[in-house]
Amino acid sequence: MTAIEDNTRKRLLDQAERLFAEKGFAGTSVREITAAAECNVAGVNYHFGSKQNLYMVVFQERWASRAMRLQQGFAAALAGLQDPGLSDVIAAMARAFLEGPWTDEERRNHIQLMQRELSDPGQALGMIVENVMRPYIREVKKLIRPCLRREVNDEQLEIYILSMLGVVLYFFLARPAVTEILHREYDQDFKSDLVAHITAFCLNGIQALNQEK
Amino acid sequence: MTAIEDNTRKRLLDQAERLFAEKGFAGTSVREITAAAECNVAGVNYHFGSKQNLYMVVFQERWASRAMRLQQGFAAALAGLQDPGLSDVIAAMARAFLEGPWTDEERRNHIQLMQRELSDPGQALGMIVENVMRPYIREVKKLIRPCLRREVNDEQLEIYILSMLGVVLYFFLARPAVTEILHREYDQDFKSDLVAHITAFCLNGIQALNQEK
DNA sequence: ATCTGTATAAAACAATCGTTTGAATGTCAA
DNA sequence: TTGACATTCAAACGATTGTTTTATACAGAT
Repeated sequence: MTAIEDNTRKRLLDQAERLFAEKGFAGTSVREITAAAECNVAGVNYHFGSKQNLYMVVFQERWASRAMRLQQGFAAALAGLQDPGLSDVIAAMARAFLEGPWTDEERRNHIQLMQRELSDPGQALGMIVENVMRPYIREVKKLIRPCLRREVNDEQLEIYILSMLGVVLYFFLARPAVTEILHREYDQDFKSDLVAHITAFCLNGIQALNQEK
Repeated sequence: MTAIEDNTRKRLLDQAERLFAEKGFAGTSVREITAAAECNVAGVNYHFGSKQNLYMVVFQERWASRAMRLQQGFAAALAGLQDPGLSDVIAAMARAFLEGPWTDEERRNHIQLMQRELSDPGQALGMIVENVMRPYIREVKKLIRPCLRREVNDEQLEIYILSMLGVVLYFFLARPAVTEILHREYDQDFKSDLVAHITAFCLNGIQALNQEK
């Protein structure tokens, strides 16, 4: 296979990513993927060895690189400011997830893939935690540490960062339910409302760290 | 079948609930359920008609009643106070989920079942939203409305309640990842830390509603 | 033109899926 | 004891699962 012309492999990755995100690993059949990619059933095993390995390649070649882009977007949003405050960091967090330069589908796929692996740990969880989440948390920690009392310890801070992440991810995860409860689609309007809400909620939330307990 | 003696049906429900929660609908096979319940494969179809229907019965007979108990626990915690403040309501919310009179496994099953239905809508989502989430949100709304500025509209308030729910549920959903990141098991110690954290975080978070935008 | 290696396709593989069948149970009433 | 009913069982159903095999098509090099 040369880089450009082998588009069967690419189509398989495209459709596998979409279907794994939408329906999970167990909920997606190889024939469903190959039908969507318009190629033969054997394609999966020829190009990826097995369904399980295709799943891993989706994370390695697609998910990981997007996670890196996301983190870069987050860092870039803060690069201009020489002394970013809490609200800057949190707004950048929310925007990186909700307003990055991606299509809506790309965003959903990304978060749902992560989501599924977080709750049903498979082979990819280790990579997600060690290569993406931990470095990300470390960076956020470094950024907001100067805004907090010195008494705040690392674990407290980490739990708060996980909570903020939780709020963001949850509005993706529970999207069908949220839509039905609020009677609002996830259009541009609602998403900017969400960014504003999440920023306000988390910004106030994390201030709890600056109050004595 | 009479109420008491028919324990094949009960065992099937027990194991189905556990396995559906742990591995999802697609990830669980009928033979896995019947093996765990120590009965014949035909038991599922005899007692419940189909695998799909067994899934629904799990929600109707198990999940729904537990959701009701959870809501009662929440209401009971506030019944004593004649004028509950924001912190009372939020603490009661967190405790109802994290410290109810359930086993740890029961709690996990409950939240994971809900979780899966929220992100992969099946036939049970409608019931969850209409019979449980919407009434619950309505009640919380009524409770904390007196603590807020009059300008706050219903939708704003609903989004905030969803966010608080999100934080609570997320610490269950991402439990494997949280454990690995923080190096802490979900023991009694950690759970009371979590209740304290969630209460503080959400309490401060919702105060954003009382600030002018 | 022939050889070589890669990529796709059709067909079949054994295994497992959810479900159904029909016989073997046990129970209680007549 | 007989008959009726509910429950459980072993066995098999056809369909679908992930994977493998075999054959075909096509590229570039010799």
